[in-house]
Amino acid sequence: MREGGGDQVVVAVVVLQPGRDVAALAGVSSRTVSNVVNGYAPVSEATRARVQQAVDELGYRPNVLARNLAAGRSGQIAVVVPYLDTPYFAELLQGIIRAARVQGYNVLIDQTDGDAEHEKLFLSGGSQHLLFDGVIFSPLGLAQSDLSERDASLPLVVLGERVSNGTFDHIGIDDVTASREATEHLLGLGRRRVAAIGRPALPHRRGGPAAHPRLPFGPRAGRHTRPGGVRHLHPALQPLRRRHRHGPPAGPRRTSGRGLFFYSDLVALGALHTLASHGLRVPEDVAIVGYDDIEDARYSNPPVTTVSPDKKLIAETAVARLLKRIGSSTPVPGMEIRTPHRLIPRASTMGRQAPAPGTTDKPSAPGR
Amino acid sequence: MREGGGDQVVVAVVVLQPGRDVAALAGVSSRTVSNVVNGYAPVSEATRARVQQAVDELGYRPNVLARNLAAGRSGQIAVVVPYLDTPYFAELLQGIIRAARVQGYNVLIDQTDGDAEHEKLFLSGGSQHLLFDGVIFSPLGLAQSDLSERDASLPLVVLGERVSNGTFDHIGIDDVTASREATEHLLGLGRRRVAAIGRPALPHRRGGPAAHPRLPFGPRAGRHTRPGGVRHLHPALQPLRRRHRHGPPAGPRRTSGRGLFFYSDLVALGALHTLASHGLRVPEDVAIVGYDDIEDARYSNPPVTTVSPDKKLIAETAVARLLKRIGSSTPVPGMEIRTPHRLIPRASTMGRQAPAPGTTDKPSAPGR
DNA sequence: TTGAAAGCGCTAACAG
DNA sequence: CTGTTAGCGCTTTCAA
Repeated sequence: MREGGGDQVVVAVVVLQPGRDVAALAGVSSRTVSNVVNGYAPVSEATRARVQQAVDELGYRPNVLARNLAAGRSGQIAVVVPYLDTPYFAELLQGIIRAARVQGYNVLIDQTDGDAEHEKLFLSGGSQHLLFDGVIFSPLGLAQSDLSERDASLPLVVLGERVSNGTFDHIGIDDVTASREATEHLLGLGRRRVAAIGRPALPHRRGGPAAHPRLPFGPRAGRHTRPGGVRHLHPALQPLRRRHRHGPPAGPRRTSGRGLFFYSDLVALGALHTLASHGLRVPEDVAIVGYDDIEDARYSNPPVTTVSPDKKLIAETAVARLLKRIGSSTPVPGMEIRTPHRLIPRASTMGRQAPAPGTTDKPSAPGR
Repeated sequence: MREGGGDQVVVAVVVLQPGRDVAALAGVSSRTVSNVVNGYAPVSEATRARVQQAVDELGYRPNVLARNLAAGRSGQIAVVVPYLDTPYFAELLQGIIRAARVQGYNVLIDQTDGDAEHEKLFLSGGSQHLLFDGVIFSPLGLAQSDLSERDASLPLVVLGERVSNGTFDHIGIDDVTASREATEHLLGLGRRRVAAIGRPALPHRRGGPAAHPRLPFGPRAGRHTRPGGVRHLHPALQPLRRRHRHGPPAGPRRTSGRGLFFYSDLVALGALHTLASHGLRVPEDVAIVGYDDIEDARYSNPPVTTVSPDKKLIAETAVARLLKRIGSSTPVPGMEIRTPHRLIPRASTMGRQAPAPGTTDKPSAPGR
């Protein structure tokens, strides 16, 4: 096949500058390649096809790092939560990641353990300057005042119990109303002595006890955990036992008419466990209401009546608002956004008459 | 103070090229600034101090995007799991993020929903070429064969049930042994009829039934969820009821001597819920063993005996191995890594004699 | 030990 | 509609 012993030309395609190679192969400039790859408008169908073919042929994939530098944006958002292994945050995160991906954004996760210093880092964009274009932030240790001293140029959406100062959006359910509904549910079922455990400050100040003079608020539970529910149930058990302190010292106690509202399903589940080990029946002896509507509380024994926020909506709203901020060249005024919630009655307050999960109880997030 | 009405020099520090400004202020080149900021060796103590002062003065923070492009690495790793709201993955993720942060790496999260196509994307580095330096991957939908056809240049660590093909590391517990221990635990407690539910293939083939001829493997549970436990318990309930099918049709049934091993705590918890709603007692009527040692299973009613992998160790090992791969210029041979596990007996098999969590039961991850 | 300068690969003015 | 070109801000080779 070879003619003579002559020259043999070996064509080695060395990909040094991928973008340029594609441009060369397609016979266009790198500018046009960029336009095609990014789907920008002004490219004729003919050139687009030619460039696309060159892209496929060379297996060209644009270098995201270079793109980020040139564009001055990272295409990433950070989500900062206190604890990842808390079901509420895990479920929220799932929604955020889905929503962000749809918009072409990647999600960086960080976990602060509720440490105020760690949380503060993010208000200034962290040491990772420009690594993310915005932050969805669920503070725990941080004071409200810290939120005011932040670098306002970093797009921010705050989740949870804080309040916007006008430089960021805040999204959450109306927890005062929710707390009241929870205690009213208990009172409405005829429970005469009702305690709220986990976050006394808020309902205490804003319309809790006024409406329910019999509501002795329990200790703040700190981080909301199952072990926390075990630990913090003891103070709550005191009033439950008061009427019986002269009764028989051993054996299961009858303490009907009591109700406990926990500001977290997780704490409620810990409490459930403790109550069971003390031989107290739920709801016969003590009725229980939780908060968050995590899946665990749907399948516990008994299932726990709970305040259910629309987590999917919170996640989607948070992403939408953050991207709006990121995309806007002028400062977007901070909004206070209230998302809906509802009280889901289950066996922990209703007894057997409550529908069992897996039969008629619809999950609040249909996709799961 | 001013002499005459003469010139007044207004010095406006316009930060156009941050790095250069620092260099100018410190009277050095940008090269030296880079060395100081990155802690590279050859800088005299005097210049280092001078540069550092300039950095502080100007509030200089290097642009991560530019650094990434120049350095050709992103300083990020991706963690790809099927579901974020599954407690096992949430707990694992927490460990991975902590370990990665210590090494200066950020963590990108993605969730595949177990979709094989979505999972495959990551084996080729995804559309996000160069956005992450390596991947920790927990496949679900993907076949073992797909793992062999991947782009071997992307550093990869696989978690779970797959096997390494030599181009990546695989980390997991010895699930054959663990499954055997779980069923032996049940048999050792005198349970005569034992069923395993959730992942029949593996123990079936490799030493399961051979050792325990009475072990009828149940259906594969698909995604491991609590609702799954509810759904898939029905087939398992058939043999449980067989002996009683001529008995009284209503009321709680006595079915002592039965044991169920679930290849996931989550499924076990769903099953627990169903058993309770059927009036079956655990462990008196049915003993339950789960898998994963998620926190829920420590606080359920009753707490669930489970196979406990060392999740913290898995997370740390995964990060360590991945960074080793990322840092190595030559290909690192793929390793099969077995991490330890242990069976934790709880009330779901032991009854009241088992220690209750929150009293003597130590959490397997002390930091939580 | 430090300076000068050449990229990293892409984006986006600014022409044409 | 498309080509030319100047950066994005840092790292790093090569000299000094």
